[in-house]
Amino acid sequence: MEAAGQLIGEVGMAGLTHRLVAARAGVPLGATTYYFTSLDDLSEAALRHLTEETAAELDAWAAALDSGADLPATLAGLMAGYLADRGRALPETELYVAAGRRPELRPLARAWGDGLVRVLGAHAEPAAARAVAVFLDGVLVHALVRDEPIDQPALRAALTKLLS
Amino acid sequence: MEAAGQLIGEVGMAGLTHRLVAARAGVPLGATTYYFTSLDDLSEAALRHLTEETAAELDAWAAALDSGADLPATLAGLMAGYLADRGRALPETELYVAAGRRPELRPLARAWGDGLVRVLGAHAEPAAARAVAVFLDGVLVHALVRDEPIDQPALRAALTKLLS
DNA sequence: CGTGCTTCTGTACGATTGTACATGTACACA
DNA sequence: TGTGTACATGTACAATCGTACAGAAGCACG
Repeated sequence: MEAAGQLIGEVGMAGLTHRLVAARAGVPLGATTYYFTSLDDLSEAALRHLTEETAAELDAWAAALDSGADLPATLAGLMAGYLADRGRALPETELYVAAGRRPELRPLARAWGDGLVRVLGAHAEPAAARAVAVFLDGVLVHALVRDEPIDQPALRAALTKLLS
Repeated sequence: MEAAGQLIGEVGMAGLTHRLVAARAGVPLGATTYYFTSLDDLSEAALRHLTEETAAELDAWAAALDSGADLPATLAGLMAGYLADRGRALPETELYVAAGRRPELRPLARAWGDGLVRVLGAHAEPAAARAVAVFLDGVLVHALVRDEPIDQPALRAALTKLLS
């Protein structure tokens, strides 16, 4: 699962093969087909693994946001930190398109946004929290396509408006 | 190009093959390899074709927005109309992830957002226009993963804040 | 009516894929 | 120690892929 998760980031969901995963994990080819019925099973498990990692990160976000500091600024900083590593945005977006075509993946794809809305629930109206989550998804795909993500002041300004 | 564009929406960039495109277009297999050096060439041409279609739609948006009616409401209505057809969001997002991995596709992926910022330039500050474009990208991927897109009033409310 | 040339198409090939499965191995229990 | 059961692996196979390419077909021009 870990190997598959790494590889989804590197070669994408499309490039994921049993052999590639087996080689990365250092196990024989038979192992990947023994533990996972099909390649879809394998990719789903890998995506679930990635989702659990981001869920753990969400706890860190919650802690930072609950610290009481300026909400938009904190959020902008957290998001900038998240995007600092280009490799993060790619698998997340890959999950979105995969979920668009495979309904069984949708709960996974919703996890991040729903989790963020829950965390923000303590500090903002539900509608505003949802708008922020949606906006940050936009920031994610925006960063995918540009050399530089949105600058932090602009991020903070937009978040301030959405949370007002 | 048209056939390939359709197929990207149906089977995704990953499922695109020479044979599939040829069958859909009603041409022999050799034709796709004759006119396009490689499969990457073919997919790029198809994505460029799709981008040109959305560029044409952007003109309609510009007309609606220039009509002087309530900006956030008009924008929310246009976006809701765009998302009414589920098949539209998928290829667009597929382009985003493809561009994330293939830099030569990035100009294509930026076209929609940049175009929207240009159109909004007449009615809003540049920073606000950019924030709106980013937010609407978020709305796009959000719709990909839910059965129902964001409801129009919420959309209008968020856009109002971003444009204030 | 040739004839040279561009346009087009059917077929073939090597490579890679997902998956099945027979075989081997470890290990718990009697 | 013997043995059965669950675990693990190497190999094989059919299918599908991108691409190359020989040759057919159309066509302008002398």
